[in-house]
Amino acid sequence: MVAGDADIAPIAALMGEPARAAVLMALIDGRALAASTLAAEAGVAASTLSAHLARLVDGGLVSVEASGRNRYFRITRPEVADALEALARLAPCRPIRSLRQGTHAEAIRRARTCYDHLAGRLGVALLDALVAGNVLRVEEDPGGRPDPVLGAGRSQRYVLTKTGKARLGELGVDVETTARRPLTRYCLDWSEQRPHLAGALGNTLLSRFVDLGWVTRGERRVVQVTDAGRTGLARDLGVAAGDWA
Amino acid sequence: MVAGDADIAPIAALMGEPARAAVLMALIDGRALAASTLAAEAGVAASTLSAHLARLVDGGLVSVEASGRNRYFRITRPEVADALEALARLAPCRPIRSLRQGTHAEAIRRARTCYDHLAGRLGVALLDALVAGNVLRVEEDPGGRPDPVLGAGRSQRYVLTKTGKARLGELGVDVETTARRPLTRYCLDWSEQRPHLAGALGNTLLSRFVDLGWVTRGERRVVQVTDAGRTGLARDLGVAAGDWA
DNA sequence: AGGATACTTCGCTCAATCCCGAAGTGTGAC
DNA sequence: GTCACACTTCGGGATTGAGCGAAGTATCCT
Repeated sequence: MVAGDADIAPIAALMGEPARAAVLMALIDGRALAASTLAAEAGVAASTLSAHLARLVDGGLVSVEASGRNRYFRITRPEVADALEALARLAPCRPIRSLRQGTHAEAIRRARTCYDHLAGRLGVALLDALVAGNVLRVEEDPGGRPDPVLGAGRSQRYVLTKTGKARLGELGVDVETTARRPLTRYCLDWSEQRPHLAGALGNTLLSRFVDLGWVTRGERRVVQVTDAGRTGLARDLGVAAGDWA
Repeated sequence: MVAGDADIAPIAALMGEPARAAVLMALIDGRALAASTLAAEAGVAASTLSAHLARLVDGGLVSVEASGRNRYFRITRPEVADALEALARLAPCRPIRSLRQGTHAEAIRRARTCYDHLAGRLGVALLDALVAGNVLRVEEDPGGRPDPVLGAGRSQRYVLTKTGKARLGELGVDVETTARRPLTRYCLDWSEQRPHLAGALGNTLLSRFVDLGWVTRGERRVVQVTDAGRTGLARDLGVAAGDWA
């Protein structure tokens, strides 16, 4: 390899180990997670993961923040998430080894949670419906630099419209509650390769849907849409019929 | 890790071995290179590289084309180059071990090819000049989802203007020739961290510059700007003076 | 045909590192 | 103070795979 060329091997090697890859993918949405959570996610012993995390930190991909007896790890900068996304776009989805995994793989593509909001075909259809129904307006962000936290708020912005605020109010969604997080943000859906709604509003909507009994959260991030949800989503939010329920 | 998540580990592992990374970086400009060339590039025995290449092909990152007793390898699709660039943006540049490497490192930052178009300070200056000279117009792309091809065509678009078409025509660049690829596309420059022009137009311009004797392609992706190129680029395209020649 | 070249396959060695459990360190809870 | 908990460090076992050269196959040249 040519000197002066960027040396991608060490970085790629960090991402190329299953446990570390699992950690990074778990952190890709910008959350800070504790070591023990990550160990469970990666399916390895705490001691093993500790070594992996040390290497990720050493490699500059992940940073630590100590809080009491916990240590919270997060991805250091958006370029890391970019690279992970670029790899994910390249990666085949993991092979299906059992019928159960097969139905799970299908289910998770249909509707799942991503961090604290909806994703999969349902998540994408929801965002489409909110835009089509003038609840959200798409704006280009002239500042255009990749945004640090929460996945992929790139140079596009979704803004809640006045009518949108009213419509959501009718649905019992109080838009004012949240202050610290950006209200709207999008997140590139790995299975659909299209954006879905993230941010505080994505979170609030998911909670509200659960409260309304429109969706129920299953195992491993899978989400089921109920009959009430099917009709409610179509009637109140105009979510187009599709293979998301 | 949850089944159904994209499994980036195997792909990243393919890129995470120094010899394979060297091969991929050598192929990142889209050329097809023979196995022996790549072995020299990577600095390993032919037999070793053969195994590496087999794995890259098996992993879908690289494709082979047999031609006589040679086998030519190339990167299968632009998404692979995308991922490599995303990793390169993350990677520290490798330490410089010799004067020769030092000058090369400088040269490659100054002007190089990336895939099939110009990059480095020259590539960035060129795109700036095309925009400043109203050859290309920047548009925000409302369709806004990240675009698969050639680097990072995010939600920004470069559109060829009418005057630009005329200007390029005077330069002997036939803009109509290309149909299958998007005409303009940008690619984030890993050394400059700013976009340079990719896409069919980027390719056509590079070819034309070579035909005009404005630039010559050196070894290892380095590009030299000739005296004619210096004056021509400034006069005909308004490329601002800078440390790119 | 005979030899050179390009590449792959095979057999082997050796180093890296992945993994775990046990023990150690520091913090929070009672 | 004492226990529980979160995490790291250490020691040792097992696996992986990167490396080379030699031999094998296919192609090109003369």
